[in-house]
Amino acid sequence: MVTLKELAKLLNVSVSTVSKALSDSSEIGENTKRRVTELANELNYKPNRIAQQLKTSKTKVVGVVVPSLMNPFFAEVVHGIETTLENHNYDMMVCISNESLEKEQRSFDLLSTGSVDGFIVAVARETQTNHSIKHFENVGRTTPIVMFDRVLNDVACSKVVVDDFETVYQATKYLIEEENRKHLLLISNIEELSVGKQRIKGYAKAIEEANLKSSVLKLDDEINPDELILEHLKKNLNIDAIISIDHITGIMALNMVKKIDKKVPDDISVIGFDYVDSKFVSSPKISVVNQKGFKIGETSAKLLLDELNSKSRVKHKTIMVKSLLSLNGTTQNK
Amino acid sequence: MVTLKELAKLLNVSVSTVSKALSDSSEIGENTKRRVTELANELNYKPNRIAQQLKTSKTKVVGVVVPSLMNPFFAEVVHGIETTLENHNYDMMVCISNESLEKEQRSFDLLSTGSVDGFIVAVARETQTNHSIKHFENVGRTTPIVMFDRVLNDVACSKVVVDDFETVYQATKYLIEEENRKHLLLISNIEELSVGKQRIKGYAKAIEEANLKSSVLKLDDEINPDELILEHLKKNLNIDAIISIDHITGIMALNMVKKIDKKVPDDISVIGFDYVDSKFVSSPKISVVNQKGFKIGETSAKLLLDELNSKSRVKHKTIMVKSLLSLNGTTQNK
DNA sequence: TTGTAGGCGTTATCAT
DNA sequence: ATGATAACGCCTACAA
Repeated sequence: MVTLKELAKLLNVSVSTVSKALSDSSEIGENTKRRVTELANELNYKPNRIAQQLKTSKTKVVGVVVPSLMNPFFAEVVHGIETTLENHNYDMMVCISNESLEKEQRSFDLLSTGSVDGFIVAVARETQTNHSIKHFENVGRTTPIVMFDRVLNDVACSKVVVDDFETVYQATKYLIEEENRKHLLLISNIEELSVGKQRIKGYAKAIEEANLKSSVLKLDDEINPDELILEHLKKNLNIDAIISIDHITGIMALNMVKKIDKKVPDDISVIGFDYVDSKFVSSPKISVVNQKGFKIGETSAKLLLDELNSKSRVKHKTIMVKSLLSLNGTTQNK
Repeated sequence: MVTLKELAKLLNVSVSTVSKALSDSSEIGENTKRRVTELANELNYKPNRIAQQLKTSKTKVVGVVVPSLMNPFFAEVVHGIETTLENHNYDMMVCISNESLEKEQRSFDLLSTGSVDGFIVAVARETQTNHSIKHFENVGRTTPIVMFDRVLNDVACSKVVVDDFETVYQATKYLIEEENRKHLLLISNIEELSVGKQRIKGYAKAIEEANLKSSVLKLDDEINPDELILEHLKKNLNIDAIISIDHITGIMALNMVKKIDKKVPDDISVIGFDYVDSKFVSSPKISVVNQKGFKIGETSAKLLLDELNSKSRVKHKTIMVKSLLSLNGTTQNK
């Protein structure tokens, strides 16, 4: 590994001269600067980040902890984060909590020990159901944290959330008013998550306003969610609309609707949440609520960078990213 | 940040005593050890990884560089890597090359400077078409690299590949022999990648053996691949099978087949590559070739860990992971 | 059994 | 304009 010391020896100058020359300090003569930079390039010198970090106690790395990368929403958010950090010369370390509290804690332990300057996190399912917030509080004392999507209200930190309530409220209202649906079923496998609760509330409000009957099918932790959906559909043949509030059950519903010989969207409307690029979803086109993962990642990263780069303690912000409602092909930005 | 120094001061012993006590050195008396560990726990002392790294020049971090996380195959591989590293107490830093040579180089630059002990990489598209390998060679001199899926033959390092040739050969043969297909179209948007070439060869061999006519539709860099597919289908109405060798065009083909009023799989068989969990793909069920991303990630990580933990220079290995062929619902492990 | 000293590569301060 | 020195936090001979 080429070090400042080596360069110094080869050039017969001191280490500090080399260091200053490379950082283009005004104290160093043009001549020396040229000699130094030339040799540095030639030998392909790269400053040792670890030593730099030790010295400055800044790592220029952001820790990202997400429940899973197999969920396309999170993959998209991470992509948004990455792009933003890249533009500001930061790196990221991604850790996967796998929805487990313990792995989330370990990730924070690991990363918080000098490895990263700040965190961006979507809270694991288990963490959210257990209300375990100690690891966030400990770390948060010294290191900025930004939470997105899966958010813990009791933790004092910046947050980026989706307007879950409003989005599902609007979508439900649309089905009722524009498509004249009367028997709307909501299905979900994220009932116990903060986002899930908000979304269900949005549904409930629209239903109530229209004086209809609420009907919610919760599929958390079920082994065979599709079976349950099918059963439910068979028992309730009057259902004319299905609203899925996660990224999976909507697709399942689509398949099950076909099994009972009904047509989408003629007999039953189906709305799903954020399943990959709708271009790649097989027809019949499911209506999709796009959570704009990229935007959320971007926003989270910017928020964190702000906190990192302002010396004065910034006040924590909560930013709401508006969802993009895409119903029946028409994309309407609210 | 709690440091050894602080602990030492509070306990009125020297820094080295504390250090040794915490690493359970035999040189330190039981009494002192207890006092030290108790205080350390109380103050929640965590060794500063950065300082450790500076000293040992080991980071216990693996750099993972992938073209994208929005491709579910890569997401799955990363998941496999993560799980394996986790079990061996390693961390990972994921960087996204975005299929760009320049970003890939930058990622390697960044990470290779003291941040990681080794690399796992799937080569960016641009890198593979340009045959740019200098950044791999430079890094490879001092740091082990494992390539997976997208592989560069000219780079001397360990590799994990899929049996692309064999898989597509078998799939094509299946369509010909079991489903009596005569006009098999292969579509691809990864024609210029190593994996794409292998897959096309597998197709070609099966076609040749059956004395059929080869028909390949290349969609690299096309703006409207689905349009092209549709056009091609309209012009060649005798096509009775479509083999997509990437994770996107298969779905597109499905949609386009419907537009020309044919039925899958009655009129036309469709086989795609590795599109997420097939459970979640809308019917009609597309036959899917599962690349077993998790296994590939696992294998890559193990290979790298082997190299990292053996002092003697290990010889580079190339491991082939067999694909799982899943045709018409029946999953057949070859 | 414990402590001292030196060094990993860098940067910042102070002296020349 | 350049150089010497100390310090970041940790580890480890070696000395006491």
